[in-house]
Amino acid sequence: MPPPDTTIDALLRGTAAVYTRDELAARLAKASAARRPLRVKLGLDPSSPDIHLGHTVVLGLMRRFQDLGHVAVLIIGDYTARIGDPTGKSKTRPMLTEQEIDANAQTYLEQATRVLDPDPSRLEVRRNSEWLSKLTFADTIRLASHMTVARMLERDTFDKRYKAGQPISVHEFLYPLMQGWDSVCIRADVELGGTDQTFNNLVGRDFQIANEQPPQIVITMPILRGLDGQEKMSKSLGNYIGVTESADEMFGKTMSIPDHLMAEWFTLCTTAPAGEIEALCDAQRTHPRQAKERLGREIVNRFHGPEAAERAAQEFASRFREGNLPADLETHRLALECPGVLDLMREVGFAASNSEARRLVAQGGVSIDEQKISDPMLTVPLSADGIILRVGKRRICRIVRG
RNA sequence: GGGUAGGUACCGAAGCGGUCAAACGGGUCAGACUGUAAAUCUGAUGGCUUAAGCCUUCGGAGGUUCGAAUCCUCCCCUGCCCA
Repeated sequence: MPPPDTTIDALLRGTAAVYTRDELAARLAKASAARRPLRVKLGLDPSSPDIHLGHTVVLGLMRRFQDLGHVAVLIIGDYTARIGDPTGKSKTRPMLTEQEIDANAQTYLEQATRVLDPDPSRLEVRRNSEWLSKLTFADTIRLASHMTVARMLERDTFDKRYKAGQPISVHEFLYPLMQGWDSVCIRADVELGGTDQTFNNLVGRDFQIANEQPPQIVITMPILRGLDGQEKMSKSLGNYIGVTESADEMFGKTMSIPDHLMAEWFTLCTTAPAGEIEALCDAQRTHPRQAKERLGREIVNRFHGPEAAERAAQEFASRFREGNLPADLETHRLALECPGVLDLMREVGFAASNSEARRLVAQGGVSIDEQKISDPMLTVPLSADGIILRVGKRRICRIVRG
């Protein structure tokens, strides 16, 4: 019995491209007939230890495969991380040491299972050093012979860098080869990735064919744009929401995205049906603030549960709409009697230097006990009750003598 | 190996002997407004003291000069062209 189309549609929700859908349908049908789960590959580059919402887009698709009974094969690219994936980079990435990679891989796994089903029968975790470290130089040359320079340069990230006159090191060309070899070694049926991985993933197909394996089906997901609404979400750009962040942070950051980004986030980060998303993102039918609030709740709910989502939404409204103090006000103890405002700001980390602190005061961004201050030389008597120091909208804390 | 163009603050990019802490854009931060940490507008954006002042920055190391990001020498890194 081939799986009905509706199953495949649900599975492919939000995907950017499938190479090819017919092959996928056939492979799914064959798997179910043979009662053999598909091996679904996803490679992760542990060059940065934290998983953010952008990663969860593809992880979510992987989870849907798991839920249908297939096996997620997560490849920690510990070996490839020594090279650095050139994808989307204007510069060659730095290589990592083994210790860094190990630590990152560990964290990665912990965080990935916040989306993936950790059941060992549904999740297989491998490191590609397992097979890549055994390749001889001769093997490597043989692999390289399957690829041509022209195809390599077609790849848009190389193409752009090349045309822009930016450096490309030869070792970066090896990255797609290694990744393709991964697919052969784990006998992948399907490989998932962001659209920026299309080239790498398709190399896997070629290598598998060359090694007399059925070629993997490649499914790509759109790249999630980050908080700025322009660039792809990434740690290095700082426009991300990490899966381990607090409920309040997740909610607040979501509220800060530009309105035009909502539809994309609803589609890629929540399970809301398409019709509903359309209604939510139509300003005529739904107030944008309400839509965004809903988005924030959905996201927090996914990682912290419904109670936390509710709390975060309320806390946000209380703090930023009504201007109240945060529920859990951070308290700093200082062993000073009568410090100046500037010192206070530096002590609690609200300003990096005296000049910066002075600037903030001059700009009217600083208040003590909700009283805006204008004199940078002001001294503040500290008592046991302490004072409330506020800088801008978001930085606020209590300071007591102690 | 030869030729040639470059390396400037968080990023991009001007400046090419003093008026340069260094234009401009982005980012970030603050303020106003608001629908929110949206959008828009305004301002700030090396450090120390704030009045004037002082100190550290323009790939690295030396040098010329009263004075250099700007000139010279050597070195390191990168693009392009030729071989």
